[in-house]
Amino acid sequence: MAAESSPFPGRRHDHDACISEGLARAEEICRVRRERLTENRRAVLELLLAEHQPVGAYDILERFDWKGRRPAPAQIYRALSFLETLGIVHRIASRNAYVACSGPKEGHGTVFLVCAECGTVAEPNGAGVGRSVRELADVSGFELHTHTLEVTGLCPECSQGSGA
Amino acid sequence: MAAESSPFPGRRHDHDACISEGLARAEEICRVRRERLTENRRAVLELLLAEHQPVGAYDILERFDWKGRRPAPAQIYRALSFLETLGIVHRIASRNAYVACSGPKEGHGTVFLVCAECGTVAEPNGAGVGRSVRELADVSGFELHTHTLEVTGLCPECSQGSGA
DNA sequence: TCTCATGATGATACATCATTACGTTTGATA
DNA sequence: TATCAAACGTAATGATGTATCATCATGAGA
Repeated sequence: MAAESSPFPGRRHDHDACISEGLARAEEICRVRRERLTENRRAVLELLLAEHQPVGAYDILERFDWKGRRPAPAQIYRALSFLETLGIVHRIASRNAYVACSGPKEGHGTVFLVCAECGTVAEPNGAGVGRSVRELADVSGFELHTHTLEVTGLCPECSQGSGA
Repeated sequence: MAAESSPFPGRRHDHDACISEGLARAEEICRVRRERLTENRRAVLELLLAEHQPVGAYDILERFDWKGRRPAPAQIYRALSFLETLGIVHRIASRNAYVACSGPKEGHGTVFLVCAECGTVAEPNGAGVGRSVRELADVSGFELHTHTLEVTGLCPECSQGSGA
């Protein structure tokens, strides 16, 4: 099967590594850009890295047990938009939710495979799609800025369980 | 220039034709599916056809002057979701807004070119992109159901004005 | 024509998602 | 340490989307 090159994390991947790599990457980007990965921002990122699923802003809020306080929505949104500018968190528009991205890959931040069953999100290399989009824009006389592709279906794990 | 094959409507297209064709298409689909294009649904569709831009549900509400009444949000959303099932209205998730689609094309309902300047939305033939997406899903072991691609940039008219 | 099942409507309330405003705190640096 | 911009804390509000339920319209069949 094709799942060997699958961008999906799989049931028994090293999840702690996901988290610590994600944090390390965020720190590195902040260092380079002379930005601050404050406690808030770090906490939100950590929470998102602990999932491979899109999480709503208010879900983040609820799970947020930070020094016994619960921050206001604005706080979460501020952290989210900061992390988005860093390129390590993306908004999944079709779900009004946010994911921390899994790795610094090419064509990254533009294609999301969202499992309708378990909600897991993968960010495959979108280079091929990117080419098609550029061609399409070209033919249409459209000056391309950005694009986001959200694909719905079943991830390898879930499609095994149900149909195939 | 490439604008001849552009899916964008252009300034002086026959807009009345857009509207009447859209309505006729809706009626035909309803006839086939034994559904009813009620006054409400028709009115919402007509309002959307009168634009080539995504319109928010609450904007529709405000522009809605129907027998001197103003319907409740639910009414608009009901009409919208009905029209979505018909496949003649699509939600632009990145804008929380809705467009009536311009024509019954192949690969339709999956690719939207959204002009950041004037807001005009075009639905180009997404066959090429569709192929890339299928390939990508295949390689990823992902069982593809649906996909929506929202591309942001400048339409031919606006990119002439600004840069090119 | 009557009755019944189904689906659409009208209206109120509520749930969810996101931003604005403003005063205070914090951290970098001159 | 004086200063300034960025980030925070908090409250309020705006924007988007659903749930519920009584009522009304439509079409099928007795």
